[in-house]
Amino acid sequence: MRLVVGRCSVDYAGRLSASLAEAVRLVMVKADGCVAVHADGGAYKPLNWMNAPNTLREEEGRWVVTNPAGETLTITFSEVLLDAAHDLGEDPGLVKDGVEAHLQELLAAHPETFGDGVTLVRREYPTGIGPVDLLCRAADGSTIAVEVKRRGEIDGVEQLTRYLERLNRDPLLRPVRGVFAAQRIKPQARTVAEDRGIGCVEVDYDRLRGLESDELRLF
Amino acid sequence: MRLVVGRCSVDYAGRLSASLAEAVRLVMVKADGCVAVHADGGAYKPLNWMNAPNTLREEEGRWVVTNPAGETLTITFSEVLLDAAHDLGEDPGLVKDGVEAHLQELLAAHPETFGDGVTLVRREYPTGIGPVDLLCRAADGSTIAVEVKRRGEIDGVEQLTRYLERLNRDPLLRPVRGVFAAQRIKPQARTVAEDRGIGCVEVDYDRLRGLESDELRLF
DNA sequence: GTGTATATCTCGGGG
DNA sequence: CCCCGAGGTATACAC
Repeated sequence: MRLVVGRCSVDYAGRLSASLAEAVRLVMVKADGCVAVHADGGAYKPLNWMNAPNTLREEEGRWVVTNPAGETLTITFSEVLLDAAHDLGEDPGLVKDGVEAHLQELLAAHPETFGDGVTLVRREYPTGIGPVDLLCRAADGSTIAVEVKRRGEIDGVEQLTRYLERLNRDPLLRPVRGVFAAQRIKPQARTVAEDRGIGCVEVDYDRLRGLESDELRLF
Repeated sequence: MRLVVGRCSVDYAGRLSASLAEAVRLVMVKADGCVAVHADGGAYKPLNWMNAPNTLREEEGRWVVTNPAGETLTITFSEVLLDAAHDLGEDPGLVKDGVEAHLQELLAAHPETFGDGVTLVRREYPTGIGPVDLLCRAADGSTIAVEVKRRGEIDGVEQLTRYLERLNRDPLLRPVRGVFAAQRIKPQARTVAEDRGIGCVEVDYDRLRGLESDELRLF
């Protein structure tokens, strides 16, 4: 990784045009060739950037970065305050816990969350326009389609609505009810869901995970 | 801006849990207090980060970053290879051209894109659940609601569908047809749109901009 | 503050 | 390779 701090102006021409007037900024060049221009604020997002793969041509006080799509980033330096290079090596990578996939996994293991006698048919059940997260069977033989989200917003309800419309065309599944499951469901999403007869379930992630580890302890 | 390159392990606890095993990384601390941990690859997104506002407590070989929501980022250093601070000052900021707002502007100036005799009623026409990008009048007196996107995906069709449902309740506007306009429309979005009787128009941004400058040249 | 829409979104998975 | 969906999305803007 190469770090350059300097006074520069920047121009990007590609999916859009964007330009930066002269100021002092950090230019970061990573080992994979990607380039990012950072100001001293504005969260982690750079002002301007070019993703790998691309080629960096370094002229006198001027860098021209080009990628295979023909986009270009031009950085013109009038002053360089720091120019340091370090070999960081491979990164072992991030380990995450608590994302939607894990929530789906826990709910698949505990379909009774959606009602007494509810059993799992399968996860990622294909509908023709994308897979529905969980397909379950209710005690009365009817089908339940579950959309799982970490945060329940209106998009998730729309997604489930599209799946339900498709699934209800299948005589072997019909009637299919919808359940929208999330750690937290926004009021607007709940209103739209209930308007459409879709059930809403707020899931306690930590409690579910607790159940899981309790069960593991039995073995 | 402070730049630290060093061997470190990192833990984040907040909306999820995420951890990084020990490796050499760049830690960037911006003037606004935000912290980002970068590996030597992977575009501009850091492996781990904390957005401003937050407080950084620096102990012996260990940084603890806390934000008002109670999330914490802990960085434990075993070795420091670089520790440099620079005052970058205020940034004049990015000037952009070619985003959705410009596309909307150009289409507002050229409603004939949507059919002969089509005229603009107004931009950002309020519907009660958000503004529709363009409201137009067709030659036959019927109304056209246009949703403009740079990239036409399914979310945009859903958005337009919600607007159309609202607009068609208004007897002064009814009947309202929908048109989905984008530089490029994804197949799935097109399928859903056409299912619902919504027209799809792919817009050539450069050609429209050309028309615009031709007209300016007449004056 | 919540809600809504945008983004050169980034990133990862599946066909 | 493109398409699609998720994200600790972040960010701006309206109500």
